[in-house]
Amino acid sequence: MLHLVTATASEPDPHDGPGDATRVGFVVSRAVGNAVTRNRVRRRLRHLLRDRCAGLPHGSVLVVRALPTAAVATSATLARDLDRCLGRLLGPSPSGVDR
RNA sequence: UGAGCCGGCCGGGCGGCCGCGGCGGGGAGACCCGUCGAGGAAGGUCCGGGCUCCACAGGGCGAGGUGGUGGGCAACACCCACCCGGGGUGACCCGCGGGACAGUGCCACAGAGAACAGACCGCCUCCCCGGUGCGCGAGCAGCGGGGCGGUAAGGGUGAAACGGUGGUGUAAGAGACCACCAGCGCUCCGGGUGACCGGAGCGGCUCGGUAAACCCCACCUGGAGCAAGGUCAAGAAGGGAGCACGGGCGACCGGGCUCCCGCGCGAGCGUUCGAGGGCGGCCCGCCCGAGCUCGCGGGUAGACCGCACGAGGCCGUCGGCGACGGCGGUCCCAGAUGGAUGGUCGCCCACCGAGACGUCGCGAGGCGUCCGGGGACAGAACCCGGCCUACAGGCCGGCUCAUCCC
RNA sequence: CGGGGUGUGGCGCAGUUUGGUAGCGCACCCGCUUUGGGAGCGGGGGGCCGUGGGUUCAAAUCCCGCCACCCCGA
Repeated sequence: MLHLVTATASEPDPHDGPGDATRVGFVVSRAVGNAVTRNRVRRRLRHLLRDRCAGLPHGSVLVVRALPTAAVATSATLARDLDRCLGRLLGPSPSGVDR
């Protein structure tokens, strides 16, 4: 599940200075698994997101929330689901804020 | 060879590509180079400390913890050795292991009786009544019923019944007495630092269990936690409810004139009483003492120190049964905070396969090659010492029992 | 980092303080009632008391260690 805030719709963030960098955050709850599996899921998602940051609008803020089935998924499966969600986010939505 | 016991250790390896964090160096900078980068449990957060802040005036009551002895340790509820009890043929294992004559409570059901003992059935002496047999008769034998007593051998209940076995004894019996055994207490001797052990004698013969029920005894314990605590920067807006916001005396003047009486303002001052707090259980006592408590609303959640040299690891040697300690040498070994320590491939190595082929064997099966699968539990957050829990697979050492061979 | 609570038939809860018989409501099954169903009445079945060990003659209850879930404070 993905949440995106693009730079045009977002207010100027007061907490950090250069607000034009694209930022990504991950939410992996305790329902996903123990600390080891939560770390593994987050690290895989981070490496996958690293290659896809260029495709996002400049200054976006993206939140990726991992569901419990991500614990048993392979990296290829995670990449396919991530691309599908990103395509739905960046495709037809006219406004800047979407889920 | 087969069963088994104990202790210690490892926790996949190598390489390619792309990345992350700390430290050091270079550079004006982008960045580059070097180096280090999770665990035996990092886990649960059950104990004990270090460190930091607060308090420190003590006393009493209470609460919590520990519980054989002697050592180890900074300390411990941990560890070592030993003692005692229980289990096992044995190597070994298990034990919250002080006190039940300081007191209180509880012991269901069953059973006569469950805790200063008591007496249901039964056994026995004696007395009374009834009737039978024998006898000419007084009476005797035995039966049934009742009563005053004596008993605790036998019966049965229970987890547990006031020593066990054999004998003497007796109306019947009983540690009433005797022998042996079990247990308790006292004295003495020997061993041990001690818990305790061994032996001898004597005693009354014999007093249940439960303290992981209250309790008693001995010892220990101030509170909070790195979001501790400190420095810097930035920002902010107040308003509401409740309790309290105070009382007495003195200093002014007059009269008797070191004190008392009369009078009036008492902001500040001194003294006394004081809500509340220090004092996170309560009381006495000590100290501070004019604000305290609870909602609503607003602001910040940035940087640095603490913060990585420590009861530190490894090696050797000496002392000790051991836990551990002394000495010498050597090494520096994670430090994030939107939280690094990774992602993805290839080869090898364990391991698995009722997959294929070859080979050995009568056979169960073994070996080799290929193929497929496949890598335990688990992620530091101030730091140590332990405990507990999870863990695929493997390695090493010591020991016991059984069987066979020499 | 610190503190607290819960676990008992299919579901929701008592019983734990002071140890000996596990109980209540709904649900389920059978019978009666009704033309039939519901409601009602009567009867019945079903629980390793989260788990492992210990104390005790005896443990859901007392003690210790784990497991799972929930809540609160900084």
